[in-house]
Amino acid sequence: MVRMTTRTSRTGRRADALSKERIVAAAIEILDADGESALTFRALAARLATGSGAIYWHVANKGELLAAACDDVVARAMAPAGRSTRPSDAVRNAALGVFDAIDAHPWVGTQLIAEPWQPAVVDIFERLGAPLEELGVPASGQFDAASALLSHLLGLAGQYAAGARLLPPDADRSDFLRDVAERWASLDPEEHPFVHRMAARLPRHDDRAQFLAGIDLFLAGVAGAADPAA
Amino acid sequence: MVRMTTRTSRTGRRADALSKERIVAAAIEILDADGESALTFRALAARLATGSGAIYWHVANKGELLAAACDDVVARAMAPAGRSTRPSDAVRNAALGVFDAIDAHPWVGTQLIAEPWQPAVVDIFERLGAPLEELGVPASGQFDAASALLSHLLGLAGQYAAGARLLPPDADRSDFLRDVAERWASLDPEEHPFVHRMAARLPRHDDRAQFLAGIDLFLAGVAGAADPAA
DNA sequence: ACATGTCTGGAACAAAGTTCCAGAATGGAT
DNA sequence: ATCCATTCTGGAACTTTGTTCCAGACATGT
Repeated sequence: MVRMTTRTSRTGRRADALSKERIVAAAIEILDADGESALTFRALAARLATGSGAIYWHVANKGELLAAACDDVVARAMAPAGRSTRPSDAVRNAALGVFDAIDAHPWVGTQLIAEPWQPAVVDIFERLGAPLEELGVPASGQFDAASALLSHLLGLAGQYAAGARLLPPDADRSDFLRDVAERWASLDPEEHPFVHRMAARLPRHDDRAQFLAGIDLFLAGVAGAADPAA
Repeated sequence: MVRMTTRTSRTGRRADALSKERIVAAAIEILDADGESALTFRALAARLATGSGAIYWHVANKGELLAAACDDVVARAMAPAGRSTRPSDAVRNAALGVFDAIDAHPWVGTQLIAEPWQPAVVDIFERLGAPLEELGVPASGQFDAASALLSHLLGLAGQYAAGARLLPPDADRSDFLRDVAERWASLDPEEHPFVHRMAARLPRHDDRAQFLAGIDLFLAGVAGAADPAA
């Protein structure tokens, strides 16, 4: 009787045996410590004290590895969400949960937008969309509203990841903001009046608060569409 | 007297001379015809009948090349926007202009989110934010509102680009949507009630209309914040 | 013991970005 | 007209990375 399954996690194997879980965990450590560009199969093999071929026995390719790492982080971020709150808070909590996860692991942002059909994104979509019913959004508008929320979230995720890619290790974020503000301020006020004006506000802005403000704008719009007479 | 500048575009040079413009134009052709993965310096050199070294004399690296190509497309997309319309229509027009550009050139989406500090994004930010003043959004909220609009746009851009990366050449988009709908429908209705419900709506949805609906949700929220008493 | 299927480690390959450099092309100075 | 410095070109070569291949170690059932 031949066991054809690949994933047999049999009982007695040496303790330091490779497994998809251990590989994903090591990948997350590398990504968090040294950024996206540091995750190579060679670095991973070195950290696991093995060869790249051994890794490929457990993981099909780099995309699958990244997706698994991303799922892992997102699943953890989604877990602690009480169902007891108001629906608008449910949306806020879900969004902030993902925001905080991306803040802690910027590479998740890259992965989320790189492959929007992966399970993690579907989960996020669910969490953002489910409360809309209770908010009184008509069925016909729920898809549009949830998609807009998701796009907002993914867009921010992408920008965050891009920022992390630019700033080598961690670096002082306020220095970076000051640089951008200077560049904005030096733009021609005739051609870019708005950006020129916003330059003054950039240095003391709070990413998280700004993100939440965006969510609230959405929710305000949704509420208006839900009961235009109220 | 030595001319130190690099960019002297002198008058008499042979007609088929390389230039950043010609290189960018060729890059756009390749990107549009065969997708992001087809743009390599070797392919570019082959199309321009030269070597990769010659290209590097005009362009610092691949990032700069992509940014230039992206700027080119975005600049064209922004051009035809009358200032005569209502401010809310100005926002819609700017957003739809970028949407249509991304629809025609999905690789622009990748580039926009990959480097959100590039000029093209600043331009978009300007066009999205400038009308907010006329909409009566208080100065303190304009930054938040414009950022939210930008994130929404970039998020959608990323998803569009991801879709184009997945579907090899052009392929029938409705086939793809049907596949995704099936996968959504096969999810556990207990765990993913919302996504499960949305599966039915997915096949006959319109990307552009959905994007515009998102913008309108935002504008509705912005209007509410602008004059909560009206 | 032996055979079979599972798993490992590292060599080897292919593709892509980038660097290097020898030399052609060009325009000004003598 | 000749020479020279500079600009520009073409392609070879280097480096890194994802991926494939494969020889063999390990464990298990007969």
